[in-house]
Amino acid sequence: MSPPPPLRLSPAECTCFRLRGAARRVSQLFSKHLAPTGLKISQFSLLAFVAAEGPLPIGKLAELLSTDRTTLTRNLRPLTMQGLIERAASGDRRRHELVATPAGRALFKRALPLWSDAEREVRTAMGGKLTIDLHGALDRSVERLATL
Amino acid sequence: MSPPPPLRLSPAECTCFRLRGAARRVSQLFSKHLAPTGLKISQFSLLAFVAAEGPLPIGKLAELLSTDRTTLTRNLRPLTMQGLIERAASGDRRRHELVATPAGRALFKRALPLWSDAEREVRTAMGGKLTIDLHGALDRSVERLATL
DNA sequence: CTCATTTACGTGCATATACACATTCCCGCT
DNA sequence: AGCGGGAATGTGTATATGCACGTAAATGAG
Repeated sequence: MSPPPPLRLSPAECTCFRLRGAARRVSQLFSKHLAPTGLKISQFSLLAFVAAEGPLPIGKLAELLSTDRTTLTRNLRPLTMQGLIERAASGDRRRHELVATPAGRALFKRALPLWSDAEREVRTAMGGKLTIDLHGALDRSVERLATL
Repeated sequence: MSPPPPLRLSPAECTCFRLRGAARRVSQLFSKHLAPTGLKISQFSLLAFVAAEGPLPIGKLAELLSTDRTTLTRNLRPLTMQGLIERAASGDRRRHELVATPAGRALFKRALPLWSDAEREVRTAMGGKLTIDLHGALDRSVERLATL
């Protein structure tokens, strides 16, 4: 293991900068596809997890999404306001189980093909190899950085 | 070129979801390192570009950062408020050239080693190969998606 | 049972992000 | 000169993000 090489101190070389830029661009693409449903990509992710993973408390959802718990509290607001997600009581009176309402599940079903279109468009533009490479690199990176 | 394979319709497979998650996590890491300067990573990027690329109008900066122009308008506010960046007049009265103030350049110099620490920590955790892979995949992806 | 601790949350504050729309100004044409 | 289109930017509105701090409820030690 050689010592870390001296960094070329150009902010354009910043890992964080690249990640953020890519995330912004791709987020816009997905949100554009989802526009007919009124959902942004972040809201779609949320709805998808709640609809798929059944009733689950905010804390668990935050882990699944690797989002700050308090961020989630607010991101849920537009969805609960629209009656797509509800908060049910649980045995523990501190917890609120999140569940998708029928309207929420219906909207999710309507949004799914649009998400699929977006994902397909992105993958087609990138090509199979790059898609695999990108996903692999992202997954491994997140794994390696988990302990920091 | 085979036709796009049927997507496994799990939102966890979403390219956008992965990118956003990774970007969030890495952003937090960098911002933590930069905390002693009071800068977040986004502000550091901004300051770095303005300090390095000399006086430049908002529109150009938006291109460099692949950020929405109007986002930049507001992101600049905390920095101008702190006297780190100034808006100078230009020949064209519509444009405002952004320049780093002496205080801005000084703070940037102070922040640079902290950014370097963060970048080194991330690269060390990921290892050389993964770092190269991730950067390569991100760069190529952004390039391929540029036309969409 | 009582109380300190831990757990699961929400809130205040500040920033980041982008779309639709409005504004101001330059430039070329008549 | 005047005007009309395009260029550079700001604003209104809405959402996304996370830290510091506060609250209420479960839990375990005594």
